[in-house]
Amino acid sequence: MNYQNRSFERLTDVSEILDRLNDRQREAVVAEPGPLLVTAGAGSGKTSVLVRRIAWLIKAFGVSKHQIMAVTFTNKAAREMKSRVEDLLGMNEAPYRIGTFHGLSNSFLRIYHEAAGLESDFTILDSGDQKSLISRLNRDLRISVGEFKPQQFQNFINRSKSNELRATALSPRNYREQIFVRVYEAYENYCEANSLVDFEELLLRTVELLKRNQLVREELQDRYQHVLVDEFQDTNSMQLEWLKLFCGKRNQITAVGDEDQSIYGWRGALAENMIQFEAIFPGTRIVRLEQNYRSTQTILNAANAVIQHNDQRYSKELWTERKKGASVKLFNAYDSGQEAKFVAEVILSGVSRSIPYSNFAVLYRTNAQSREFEEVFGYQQIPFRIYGGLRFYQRKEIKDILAYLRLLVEPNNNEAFSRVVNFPRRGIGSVAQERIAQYASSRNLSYWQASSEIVKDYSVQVHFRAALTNFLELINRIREEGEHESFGDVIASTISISGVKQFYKSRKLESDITRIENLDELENAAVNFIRRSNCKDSIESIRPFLDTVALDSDDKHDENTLNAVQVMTLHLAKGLEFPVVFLVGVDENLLPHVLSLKSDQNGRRGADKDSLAEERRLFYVGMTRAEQQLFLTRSGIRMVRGRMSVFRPSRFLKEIPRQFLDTVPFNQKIDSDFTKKINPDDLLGSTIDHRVFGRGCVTGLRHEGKFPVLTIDFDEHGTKQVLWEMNNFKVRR
DNA sequence: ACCTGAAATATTTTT
DNA sequence: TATTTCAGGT
Repeated sequence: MNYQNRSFERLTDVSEILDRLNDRQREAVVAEPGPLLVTAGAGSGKTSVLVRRIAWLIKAFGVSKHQIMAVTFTNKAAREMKSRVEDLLGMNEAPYRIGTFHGLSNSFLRIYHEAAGLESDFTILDSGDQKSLISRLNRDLRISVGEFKPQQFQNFINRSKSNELRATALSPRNYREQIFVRVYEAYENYCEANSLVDFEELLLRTVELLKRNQLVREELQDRYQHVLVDEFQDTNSMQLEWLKLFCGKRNQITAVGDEDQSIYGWRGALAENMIQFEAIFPGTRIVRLEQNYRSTQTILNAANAVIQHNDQRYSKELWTERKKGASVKLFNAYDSGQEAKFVAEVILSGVSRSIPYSNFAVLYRTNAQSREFEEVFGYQQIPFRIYGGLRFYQRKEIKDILAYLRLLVEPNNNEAFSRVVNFPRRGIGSVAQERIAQYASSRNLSYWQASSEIVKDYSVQVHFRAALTNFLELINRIREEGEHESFGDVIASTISISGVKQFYKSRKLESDITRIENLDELENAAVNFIRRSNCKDSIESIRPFLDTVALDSDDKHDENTLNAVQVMTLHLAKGLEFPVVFLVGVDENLLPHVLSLKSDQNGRRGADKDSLAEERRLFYVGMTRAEQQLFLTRSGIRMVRGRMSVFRPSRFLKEIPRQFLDTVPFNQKIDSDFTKKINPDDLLGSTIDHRVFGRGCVTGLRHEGKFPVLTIDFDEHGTKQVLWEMNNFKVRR
């Protein structure tokens, strides 16, 4: 147990882990194993700390990489953490168990499926699947859509599950609750019978497994002696339970989070978990990271002032060694069109000074606000990329192909069967499908098995039999051909043989062109999957592929290389940073949003004060995304649901002290510091950070035609000639 | 099976 | 205003 000595022995090897860390960060990285809470303000290098702590545990404390589990919320964060640990320690030295709550739960449930009461090949339902399943069950239960919407049931079920409540544990007190519990029960039974597991279920099953099965619990607690969590403020009660169960009595947990960036309270996240951490894990050491490496002091001052209006937080104040910077700018537009035009103008004026489009971000509260910006940017030919909206793997055409794939390996999967049996149309309509279902349930067969029998039954209509035979043969044919094909080709032939591609080609709609592109993209994704994973390049990889796809809806990866203005909601912006940020729609009733100002009708959460505080945090998150310049814009008039409405300035604006905020006069072109071009000629002799090669010193400069070329001595990559690409450089103090 | 028009609905969404 | 969903007619 004497870690100190071991660390001393190895210290020389490992000192680079602590390179370029400030005192607080270092304190967190080297803290003795035990409960550690790092309250990490925006831009304070929390990921660095987490990554280096993992490295430190391994190198200094001699912990095996197999004994470490690191948990994140997004696959993106998990991937980043993994690759950064690998950068630090070398390929294959990173812990294997770095993943999301859901991804890790899934892995454990596959391993311990029997103890968890699951089939080994259970299918993961995404939220879309879940919703359509509930709708279907409601139809069977004769629940009228007028009275209750599927969405309500979905919320109810997920909320119950995340409170660790099964349907049997609920006792309805009135008619309304009776209906809800009945649907929940039916849903659970159906999932159980068909080996379906939704997102919440992944976590709940894991929690139940660890609670009930001592053997498994001890085995896992023994294996993962060190647990690390990112974005701890976003954990809900079940996720906390999950963590506690893995930690066991050892309590060697490192949690990193920022209660000021808790913006998912409406989904059950409990920022209180941060506050209660000490009480839950006795002997907690708390380290506060307050030095910010992202924004100017002015932006931080403004943001600090705003967030100070919230209580229930560890008081912390971000500071930076960076320069003061330009004041925060406020633009009061007459209407939302003008608001968008202002943003476009500022961007264009920046671009004319060779600032790349990708340095700008437009952040808003609601997706509906994107429209104006799309229009103006389109008109002004400003390249932009909107994040959010329907995810790649949620699109109909993609889900259809995935269902075909599933049917290839699991013919008895009724979900997949129903989805594709009549798409594209093959004359097996609702009547025919009803008949299959009847036949199946009366004989306790799957739809596939039922169909195989119906086909041989000569008392059944010829048309029906022929259509069904065709379908069965189609699936068999894809499977047979797939036996000798590469995985990519399996996907390709599924797309073509199924007739899905032909279907979209035959129609001449605008949207069908994108659909076909998406299908092609799916082929690429399949090829990439084989390259990135260590799965076989054959039809056998369908299962792991479907699993990955269900849990990792990540869109195309290296979009950030694209030179376009980044447009997204405040929620999606968390964790990102941009040189110039436009936080738009800073109006009362929009930010804070109306619906957060009064308690909502479902009785979900009535605490106005809590939700107002969350809106404020949202505003704070937006502000702290900005590195150099922050613009706040608002508009007196905007269209809401087809009606013109008048808007007053957001109350949050008053919370920004005057000296940090300047109002941009109407119709006056802004001309501020941020648009100053970083001139390559001024860089000679200075230290820079390169996006790819890291730190280096500029030792030479020459011009090749239009392009400046810098000679740079990199710390880790030797001397290189590098083309001046503004995007790739940051100047160090 | 497919089309059509009325009706309902519109905050945020890591998995 | 824009989009989706559903009932009802053909």
